[in-house]
Amino acid sequence: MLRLTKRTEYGLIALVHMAELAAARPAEAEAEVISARAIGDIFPVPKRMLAEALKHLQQGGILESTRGVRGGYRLSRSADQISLGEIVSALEGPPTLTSCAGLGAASADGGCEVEPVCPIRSPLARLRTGIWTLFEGVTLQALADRSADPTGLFSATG
Amino acid sequence: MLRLTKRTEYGLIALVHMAELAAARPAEAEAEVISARAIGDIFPVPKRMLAEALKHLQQGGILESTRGVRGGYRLSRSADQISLGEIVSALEGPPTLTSCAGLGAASADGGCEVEPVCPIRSPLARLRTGIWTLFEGVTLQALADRSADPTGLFSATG
DNA sequence: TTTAATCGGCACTAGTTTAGTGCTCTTTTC
DNA sequence: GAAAAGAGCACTAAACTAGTGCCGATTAAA
Ligand code: SF4
Ligand code: SF4
Repeated sequence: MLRLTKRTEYGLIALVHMAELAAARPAEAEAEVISARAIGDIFPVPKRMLAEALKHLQQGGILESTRGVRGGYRLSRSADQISLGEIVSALEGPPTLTSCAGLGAASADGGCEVEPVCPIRSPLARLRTGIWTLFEGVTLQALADRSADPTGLFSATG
Repeated sequence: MLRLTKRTEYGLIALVHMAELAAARPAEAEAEVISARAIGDIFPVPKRMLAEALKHLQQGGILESTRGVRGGYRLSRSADQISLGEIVSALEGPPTLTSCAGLGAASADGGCEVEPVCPIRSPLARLRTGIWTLFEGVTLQALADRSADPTGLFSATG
């Protein structure tokens, strides 16, 4: 029912934390890496799940990883260059809203029977685009700035 | 992953169909009832699931039901007075986005451990409001009018 | 060179949710 | 009274989610 997974929440928590760390540092300084363990020590989340989320974020190109001792993760870009859409997409795939989101493959893998006569497919696809636009418009920077309105819907700053 | 349930889709299909029926009728005429069976004969959806969806819509005050032979359902209001938010809310509950949506009860039933230090709760709550606003702004009328943009985001008609 | 920290990948279990069905009861028209 | 229709309850199977285990690869440090 329109809910993010826990993995996504954990990933977001880590990202916001990293964004806050970056904000407390001079802009010129290269961001230092922080290990999954370190993040897990700060927030009471299952460390292993957190690591899973971070891995996905690395695969999605949002985090860069360094292995070995003293290794860890860091943001691949500045926080205002990372959209929530990217993050969610990396962690749990793009939002589908309907079952027939991957429209091309839907008919191939015996998708929805209703599709040929479905009266809601097209409108919902547009609505999905609207939601997606909302997600794309929210930056990690905005999420980390707790006092701000991340959606830009209720303030004039959008 | 941000997907509507099948029950919701079936309910929406039925509602859009009813809205289209209503649109093809003079505004003064009282809407006639249509049975779950009749709708199920038109769209290739599991009839039983469809009935389940219609039941929920009746309980949510979106549909009025008439029992007995010649019975069925009809919209309780005109299609432009019914928002997608209401519909989704009736069919699968309000969107939560995070696990700590029912914030009051969350701490009581041993909710999320992260809550006291969660850096994403408040921003995501606002984002949820944004999504909800989007859903509230889409009327059944707009959904049924297939050529229109239901979100009002991409046209000047919003 | 050994050790330990760290990321990376695969697989697995248990719980929850979703999709769908079955059956019975009540209401209402014919 | 028979048949059509909604209302309620309960149930099963499949899918997804949350969380864990294990081990290999990489790298800085001792
Ligand atoms: S075709 Fe219609 S019913 Fe089928 S998955 Fe798409 S939106 Fe849902
Ligand atoms: S408190 Fe934070 S981590 Fe916990 S459910 Fe809410 S948003 Fe998710």
